[in-house]
Amino acid sequence: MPRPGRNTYSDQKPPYSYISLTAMAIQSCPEKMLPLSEIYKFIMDRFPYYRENTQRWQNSLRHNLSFNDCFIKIPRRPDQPGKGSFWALHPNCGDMFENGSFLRRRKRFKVVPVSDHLGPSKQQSDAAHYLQQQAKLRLSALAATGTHLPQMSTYNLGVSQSSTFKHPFAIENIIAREYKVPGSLAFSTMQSMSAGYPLHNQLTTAWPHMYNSGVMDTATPISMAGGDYSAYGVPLKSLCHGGQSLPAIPVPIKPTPTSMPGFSALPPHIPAFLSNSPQSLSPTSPQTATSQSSPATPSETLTSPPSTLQSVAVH
DNA sequence: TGATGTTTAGGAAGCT
DNA sequence: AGCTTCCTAAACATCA
Repeated sequence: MPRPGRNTYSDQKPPYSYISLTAMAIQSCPEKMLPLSEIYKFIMDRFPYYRENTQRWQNSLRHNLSFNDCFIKIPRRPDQPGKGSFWALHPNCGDMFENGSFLRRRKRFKVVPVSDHLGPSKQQSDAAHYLQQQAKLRLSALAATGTHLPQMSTYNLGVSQSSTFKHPFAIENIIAREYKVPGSLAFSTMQSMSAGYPLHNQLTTAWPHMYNSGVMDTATPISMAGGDYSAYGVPLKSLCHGGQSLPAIPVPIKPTPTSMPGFSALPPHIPAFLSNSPQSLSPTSPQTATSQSSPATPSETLTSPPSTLQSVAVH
């Protein structure tokens, strides 16, 4: 294992699992969801080690995406042509890593079949309602902040702002660098992300359907009634049923003082996590550890996931 | 046809 | 020893 430090992982294999690497990639983007190809790019950009033997590790990565319930597949909208789906982290998988460290998972994240818990219809409606609520909150915050859209991904839900410990391997320390999303979505995150606010126009560029379809019309309250799409322009059905049902119960392998079922120790914000150069990856870099102070954002007022939005960790 | 996604299987390593 | 996590390989299906 390489000694932590700058440029540590230039050509050596990073100490992160594929699950961690994938989670990093997904977390690094404002939308918190990436197509497979972008996940590939992210990893190859950050870790030169993975620029070789692509077939091998990419196969493993795809395996992890499909196999692990902590990743959810989000179909593209019909007006979003492209190959493959988007991949996101399960809303309740934030507590998956110990102390937010990507070095080791605290527990395996497993989704419980809905029938094991409550009635499927009840759970589905709760999940859909939950997503709708989050969408409304996003829009409310957007309207309140003008050009900024708060980064209120569900990963942050329920995370105590008082959780100040930032593990050296936590996401914000690992990915603390400027990350230029391949394509049009290059952004300066020291400004937008450090405060938890991806720029609005950046999102409109990347996700025009969210704003142009009326679903994410910033001027009007979101109306999901009769619509099948969530705030991400994602069919709610795809999130609430099928092989990737949202309801799941995160259960820590070991009870931890800071972990509550369904609530994560994942850093509440991923502030300056896009501020470094790709080659300066340093798991122990303290550079972002002190940049966590951000003003109270609407994200802090987010409601907790409904009790039925639960996940389970298989011990 | 290649990329993407799913599933199964086996083995290494670490932990209890 | 048993369990869990992780890695790797491979076969197969689906889709743009």
